[in-house]
Amino acid sequence: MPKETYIPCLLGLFRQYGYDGATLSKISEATGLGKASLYHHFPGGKDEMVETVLDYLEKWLGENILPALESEGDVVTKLGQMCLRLNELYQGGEQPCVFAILLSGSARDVFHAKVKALFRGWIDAMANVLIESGMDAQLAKQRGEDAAIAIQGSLILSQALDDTTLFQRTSEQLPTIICR
Amino acid sequence: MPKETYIPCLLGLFRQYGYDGATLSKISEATGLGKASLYHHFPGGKDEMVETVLDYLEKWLGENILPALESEGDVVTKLGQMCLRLNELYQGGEQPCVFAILLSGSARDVFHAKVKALFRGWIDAMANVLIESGMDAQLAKQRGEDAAIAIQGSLILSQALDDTTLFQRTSEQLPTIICR
DNA sequence: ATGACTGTACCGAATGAACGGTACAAAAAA
DNA sequence: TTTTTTGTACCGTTCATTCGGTACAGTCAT
Repeated sequence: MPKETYIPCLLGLFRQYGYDGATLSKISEATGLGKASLYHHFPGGKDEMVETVLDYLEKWLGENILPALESEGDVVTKLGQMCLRLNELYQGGEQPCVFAILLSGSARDVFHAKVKALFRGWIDAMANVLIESGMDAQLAKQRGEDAAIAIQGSLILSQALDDTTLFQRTSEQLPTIICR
Repeated sequence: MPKETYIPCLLGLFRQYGYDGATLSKISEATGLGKASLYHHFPGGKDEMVETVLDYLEKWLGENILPALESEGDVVTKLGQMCLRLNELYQGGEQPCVFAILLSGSARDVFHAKVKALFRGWIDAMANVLIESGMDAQLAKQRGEDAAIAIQGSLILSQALDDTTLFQRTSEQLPTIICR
């Protein structure tokens, strides 16, 4: 089996336990692979596993989020398409954001640059939609940031309060937040 | 020295490294106390340290955030007072929220209930301000949640993008978000 | 006032378990 | 046969935790 097979499993583990909490024992158990097999597929160890997951997500964002924002239609339609994809990514708000998770613990120093770039890419894409619709560039950038803030915040609170409707509602209100 | 002395230090460590990343070696080094001494003050180990920090923060919220929301003045003034306090708590957006940090890793199962209660208390307090100003109760609850979402999200993105102005700006826009 | 006792604060060294990671040979697939 | 994959047994390190014990300030009874 190619190592790509295990990406969803790894993603789930890093989301649930974080970098420090996702031990090789847990990874071995969850993937069904022995340690030797894990190191065969990922010679770089845990870091390479995270790297692989991040690369996969970068690709996924490029194939799902960005096209949604470039689809035909008005701003509200585009944002709606994006939220449909985000809803898959975060499983309706049940799963936390692995990028946010990787911002703390031993992972921070290693992956911060990549996480930062991914966030910037997403925000810029949202800002571009607003600019194309005639919004001032500086304001569009802020509104893109506000959208990301709303999504990330709603994920935190969905986790904290065990209530995915917070993520759902924020998704629906995103046009209101952005175009106010 | 009483164990309360070490709370700020412990808070800093758990914020920076998370529960799993904040090892006893790090805690020992940061507090200047030997591991054995740590167990003298906190017989329950790391869990008791986190518990102590959470208890301290619960008290701090009760003495700072809630009074700010009950101060005299209109809604905007009250929210402004609260944001002043939050600015201290999060050091202008430089520090992440320890409650959010504790939502992942091995800590989750142990502290989730307490974190949930703390978030609910904060949100309810904000909602009450809105209700007193005449807002419909159900809408007020949602707007309280939206405020918490905005604060938490802005902290995440301040961390991710190395830009505390996101937290600052969100703080200033909080009345706009809540009373829109 | 003095010596015996007590409680609090602290620490160095050690514990077993678990950590991330490796060596190597058997086995399975090509 | 050759290459890829895997299980087993291990490595040194670090983990949370505990043990045995010191230092010292207070509190006694004498």
